[in-house]
Formats: sequence, structure tokens, C-alpha cells
Amino acid sequence: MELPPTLLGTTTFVLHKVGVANRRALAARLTADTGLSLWEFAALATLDDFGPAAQREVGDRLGLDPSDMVRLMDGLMNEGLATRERDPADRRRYRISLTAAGRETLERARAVVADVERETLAPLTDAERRHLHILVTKLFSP
Amino acid sequence: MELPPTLLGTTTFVLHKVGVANRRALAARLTADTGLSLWEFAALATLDDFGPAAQREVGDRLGLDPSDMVRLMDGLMNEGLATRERDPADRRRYRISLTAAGRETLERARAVVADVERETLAPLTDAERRHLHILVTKLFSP
DNA sequence: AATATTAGTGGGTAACTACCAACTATTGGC
DNA sequence: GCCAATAGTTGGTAGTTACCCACTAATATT
Repeated sequence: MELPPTLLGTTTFVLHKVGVANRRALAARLTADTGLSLWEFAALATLDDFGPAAQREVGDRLGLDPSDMVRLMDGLMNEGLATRERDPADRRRYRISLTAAGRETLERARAVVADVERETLAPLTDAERRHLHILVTKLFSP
Repeated sequence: MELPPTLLGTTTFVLHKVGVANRRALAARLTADTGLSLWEFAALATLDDFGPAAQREVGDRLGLDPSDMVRLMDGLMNEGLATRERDPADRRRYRISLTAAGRETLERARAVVADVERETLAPLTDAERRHLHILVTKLFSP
């Protein structure tokens, strides 16, 4: 029982299917092994890559609505992965920082991500994986 | 305002973003130019590629729930793109066939798809597009 | 003949994503 | 000092996707 050639021949179709399947696999393993959602992982990674930042800055970077950002950060706070202090220079803003636990959880999450990618990209050789990454990066315009 | 390197370095992340963006672009142009949804296009393509079939067969092929298939087919029927006749050999089944209008709409849709892919894959050379298609096809296990 | 299975239907839901409007507290521009 | 803009918050909605259950009509199994 095969899919129609018309769809298999459409790059967008196959690309989307693979993207969704891989993301789903990643999300499942991430929550199972670290308790993080994909967005939580993204937020932790943002804080680690760029250092402490205002809540809105993280949201803007990830393309997340401010209101959704609040709820996401609430989660990180009461799991003790990040702290929320008022920026003394501008008391409207927060200064969100990773805690030690946050950094440690992020490291475990990075390992899980690498692990899952090894699995989902298993049909490709190392050179092909690198090439795929370059190709999709060229297509990616945020 | 850039995305964190951790995410940009994750193939799954970029792949998913590109997949969703491309699919969204395709869906928008398809409905604008032909009135078809992506699933309707997929169903028409299935019928054209494999010939007349039972409703369930099309649904199985596309991985669509039978109940959703009914609603999708209802749409194709009352737009005159397909016909629904009982299979005389097994009167539980339908025999879904493309109408002339259905075939004609499908051809226009194929042109739109090719057109949109030219746009969304514009950052790649022809060789790169072919390679990308091969790579994602290797990753695609339905 | 009785029972199980299959094709198609109708109705409904749960999760997720992505929004939007309205509000408070604070700051910056004039 | 006054007004506009910004950071964060709360509450809510719309669309999509992917289901599930209960039902009928017809066929297959035994």
C-alpha cells in the first residue's frame, strides 16, 4: 500500500512529513528523559547561548507570543530551572537567568537531542547528514 | 535578533521549521489558485495515480481516518471533482472516480505545486534540489 | 442461520499552536 | 508633568490534526 508518486515526488510533502515525524520523536524523548517540552528546551538554550535576558527578548528570538512566554517561564521557574528577577535598570523587565539545575538539565537535554538525531538521521551517512543540514539551513529564513 | 546556535545547529529543528513554512506556503497558494486543500489535492492525486478506488483505500494510502475521509470526499463530490458509485461487486464499497473537472483541476494544482516549489526551493541550485529530495526521501518511512 | 468482519457515516473530542484584547506597572519623549 | 510606548500578565479564542465511539449496510465465515 504505497503513497502516490505525485506526493512522493513533491519535495515539500516529503520534507514536511519527515520534519513532523522527527520533531515528534524528539519531543517524546525529550519529555520522557528530561521532562522538558521542545519550547522549554529552546528557552533554556536561548538563555545559555545568549546569557540572561528579559522575558520578551527570549520570546522575540523564538518567535513566541509574549503571553505564551509567561506561561512557559512560569513552568521553568517552579521547576527551579531559571530565576526571574527584576532588572534594576528597568524595573518593567525581568532578568531571566539559568540556575545550576537549569544548566545541568540543559546539558542532559542536549545529549538527548544529539542521541535522537543520531537515530532519526540513521539512514544517512555522516556526509549526507552534514549536507542535509546545510541544505535546510539555506532554505531557512526566520 | 538571531536564533540560538543550539537550535540552528539541530537538524530536526531547522528541518521542521522549513517543512512547516513550505507546507503553509503551498497550502495557501493551492487554495487561492484552485480552491483545493492539501488533503484534497492528495486525494485527487491518489485517484489519478492509482485509478478509481474505494474510499477506504484512498484513506489508508494517505493515512487518513475513515471518518475524515468521508468529509473530505463529500467536498470533492459536491464540487464535481469526483463521483461516488457503489462497487457492483461489493456494494459496501464505493468506486470513487475522477471527473473530467477533477482531472483538469488536478492538472492546474500540479502546476501550482511545481510553481510554489520553484519559489520555496529558490535558494538551492537544481542539483541541490534533487539532492535534498533524495535525502529526505531516504529519511521518509511512512 | 448465526456470527464476525468490513466500508462507510455521523458526532464528538483532546492536544496543540498560534493568536488577540485588555489590563498594570514602569519608563521615555516632549 | 503629560502622553506614548514597553514589559509582563490574564483570559480567552480559532484552527488544525488526529483521533475515538457507535451505528448501518453489506459481505464473509463457520
